[in-house]
Amino acid sequence: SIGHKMTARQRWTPTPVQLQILERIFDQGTGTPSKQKIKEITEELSQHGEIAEQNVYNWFQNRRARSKRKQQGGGSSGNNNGESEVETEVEALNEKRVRPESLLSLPDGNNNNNVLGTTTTTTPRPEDLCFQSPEMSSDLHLLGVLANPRDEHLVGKMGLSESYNLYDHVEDYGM
Amino acid sequence: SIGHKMTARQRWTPTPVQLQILERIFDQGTGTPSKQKIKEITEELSQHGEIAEQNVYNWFQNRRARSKRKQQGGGSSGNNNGESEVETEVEALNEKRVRPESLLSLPDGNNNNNVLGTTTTTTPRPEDLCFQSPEMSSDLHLLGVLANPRDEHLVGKMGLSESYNLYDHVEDYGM
DNA sequence: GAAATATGAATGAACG
DNA sequence: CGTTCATTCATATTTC
Repeated sequence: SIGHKMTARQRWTPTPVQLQILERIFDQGTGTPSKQKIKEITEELSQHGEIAEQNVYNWFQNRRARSKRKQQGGGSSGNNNGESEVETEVEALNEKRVRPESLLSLPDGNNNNNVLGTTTTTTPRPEDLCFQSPEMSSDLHLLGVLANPRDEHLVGKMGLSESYNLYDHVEDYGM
Repeated sequence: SIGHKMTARQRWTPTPVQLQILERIFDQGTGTPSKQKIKEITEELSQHGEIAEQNVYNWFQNRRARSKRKQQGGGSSGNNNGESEVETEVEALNEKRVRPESLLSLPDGNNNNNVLGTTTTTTPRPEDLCFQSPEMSSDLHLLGVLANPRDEHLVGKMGLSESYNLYDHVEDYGM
């Protein structure tokens, strides 16, 4: 029986880089990585933040499970109609909580293509462990240099492309 | 003087009618309805306002989770009655880390990027340039500035010490 | 209007 | 694996 949690408080949160790598691997068609693969991935990701194989495994499981379908299509969570308020405004270009990775939009050349190739003397750096902020699906980028989601007051309303759907992240709600 | 955008609703808010129906169903049902049930409920609720299955699902999840969080230090034993009553509930003991504007306005930030340190002479990894936003309201860092009395749990997280196991039952997560 | 609170939503982890 | 739980984040709402 498992049923034992550690001090169970801290939930692993992927750093932007980790997420990026994970997404990439996921996209590469390599569905569920083998245990060996996981090990390697974990190793690589370790260089960008604290992580364990279990985290990687869970991530892939969740990703796959939740990447089923979007059965939505009808405005999902939007404005409540029925009462007052008829602001059919489509300007709600709130960026969710996008991680400013697009900043360093460098080619995949020396970026991090080989997930398991870098066997240098890289030490896990806690600096990579910055804030946490989940989400950011595969199809999300192209937002300028955004700071933190909460910084909206700060950045105000920069010229974001308002063409992206606010509710396109509505995948399967995991049931 | 920044930040003055009007709020555009982006999150679904149940209409009174919807809420009533939901509450009713919640009270009779055993908790989380199945996918099929959700569909039906959504269908029903759709007549009283814009809604999506995802919303219904979330609602039930939240409802359940929250009703299972009454008081934790009242001396009462497992008084786990979760019915219809979540009004004046003090959802949590965790503080709401408010974000003072002064914090947000940090232009350079004394706590800024010291991410450097190690100059990888061989493999420069731009991804490590994970700069941190002036805000970083997350659960890590910014111990001094944000120093809230409740930030006790903020400093620990998962960083350098591994006195704890991320998972204790993990040996073979089954592949 | 800012702070506090209520609550919808995202997601890592766990269970069967 | 599919589903459910728990935790946390973001935002709508209420209060002062």
